Amino acid sequence: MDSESGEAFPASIEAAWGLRERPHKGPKRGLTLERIVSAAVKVADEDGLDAVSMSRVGNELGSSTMALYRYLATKDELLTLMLDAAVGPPPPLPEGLGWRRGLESWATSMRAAILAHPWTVHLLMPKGPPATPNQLAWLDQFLQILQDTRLPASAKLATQLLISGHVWSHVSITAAITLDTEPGSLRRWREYEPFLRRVTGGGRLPGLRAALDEGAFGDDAGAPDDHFVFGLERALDGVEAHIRSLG
Amino acid sequence: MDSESGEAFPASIEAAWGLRERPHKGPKRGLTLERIVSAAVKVADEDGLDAVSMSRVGNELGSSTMALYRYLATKDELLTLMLDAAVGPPPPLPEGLGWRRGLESWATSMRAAILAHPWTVHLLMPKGPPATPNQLAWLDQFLQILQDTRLPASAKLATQLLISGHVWSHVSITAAITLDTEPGSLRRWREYEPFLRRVTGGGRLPGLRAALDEGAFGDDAGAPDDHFVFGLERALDGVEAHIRSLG
DNA sequence: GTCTAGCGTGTATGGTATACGCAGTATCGC
DNA sequence: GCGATACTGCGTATACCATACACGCTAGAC
Repeated sequence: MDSESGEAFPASIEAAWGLRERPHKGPKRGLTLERIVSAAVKVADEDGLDAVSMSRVGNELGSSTMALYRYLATKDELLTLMLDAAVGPPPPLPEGLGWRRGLESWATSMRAAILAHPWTVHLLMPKGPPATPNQLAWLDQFLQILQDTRLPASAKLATQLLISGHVWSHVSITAAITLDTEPGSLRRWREYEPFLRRVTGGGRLPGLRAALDEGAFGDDAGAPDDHFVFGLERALDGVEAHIRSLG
Repeated sequence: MDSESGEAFPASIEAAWGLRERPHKGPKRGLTLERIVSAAVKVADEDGLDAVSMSRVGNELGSSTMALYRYLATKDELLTLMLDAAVGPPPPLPEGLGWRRGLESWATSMRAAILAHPWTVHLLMPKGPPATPNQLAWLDQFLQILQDTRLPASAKLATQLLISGHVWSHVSITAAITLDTEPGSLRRWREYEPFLRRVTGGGRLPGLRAALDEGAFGDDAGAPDDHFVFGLERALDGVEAHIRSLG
């Protein structure tokens, strides 16, 4: 009665919320969504995201490939739930931090949660509205942190967009540098600076060349974490000024 | 002599810079990297990124699948060059804008360039350091815009991280809403608000619930562009305050 | 004129997601 | 108790995919 024809959100996501009533007939189910997802996470942790195939996950569970499709409609659903499980819920916030330190903590925790399973970086591109329990829990915590400010809700969401975008930027680059286990990837970063010198020769790309000459790409350039903190603080400065302007 | 054993960067990228000396022997080449890439872009524009297969691109050019491998070592290289070609170079900046309006313009142009080919969103995850001509041209323009400020080069780079992360956030969500042509995706957004009401029932996720009750997810919520502008302005406010503090 | 590097192509390999049908099982309505 | 039935896990089959490799040919180098 409630929904017209089909479900708007996949059954596997409803199941992740525990909203699915038990089916009553037929044989007992031999697997659990949770077991499937954590097996897939284990595979990704051990052998990378590319190693996660339906048959590999099935084997890992002592089941067949096709058994998984009794729990998931597509592989995409599995990936969505893997991201949700790997990132996990946000750690509880210390009390009385104030919104600014709260958001700092939120962003730092999110960065850490993602980098704890570097393959999650490749799943951050949203395929639809955020709908899984942990993803929404992170969003919820962000909004709670801003609750006592005078920011309207849409500004809170826009702020979340800004901060999470920055986190994404940072983890993407970090993952590209450190996660990449392909041969030659380290060499690529080592030879990056000379490469840039080459392509900025003859007056091309003067802005980039100036940064190079200032040593911004050298070995003694700041750690990527410094870039993360810098951007985060500037963003929060801007938000703070705006909040103040609201009285 | 210059490089020890192999090239750190793929030959196709060197070719994109026009740095490749012509090979002299053998039959004339029937194709061009440029022709291959633009054929692939055409396929992606018409039928989506999933339709871009080596055989499809080969067919599109009247060639065989394997001919492409004389120009590209892997499909990944093709995707990298597709992104570079689709985004294109940054539009020339109006003179005398000042850094703040310059960065606003930069971010807005970048957003527009990405959304002009929505499939590029799925290629924004960096696979290594940015090395293609147009990507570096965007970075260069960003750095040029900040050239007259007292910001040290590493802060300029960190600022670029912040702004481009925000652009990514925004285009990702925009693409997830509008680009998604799968059946049921529109319904999914339509039913998103009721879905959130359901999972925030019983006191769960109170921050999110409050935002819901404030109408932040309703049909009359601000356009996503408003969120983009809000975040961008806050970020620039923070950068501006920091620049001022440098004297 | 011969040599050979580089070209385009056809075929083969090992992988992928997933549609479909089958045989068995456990609960429901009676 | 006893079908009927809905659901289970699984084996097979399909249609892709990227790409390794070997072949015959072409055209510049010597």
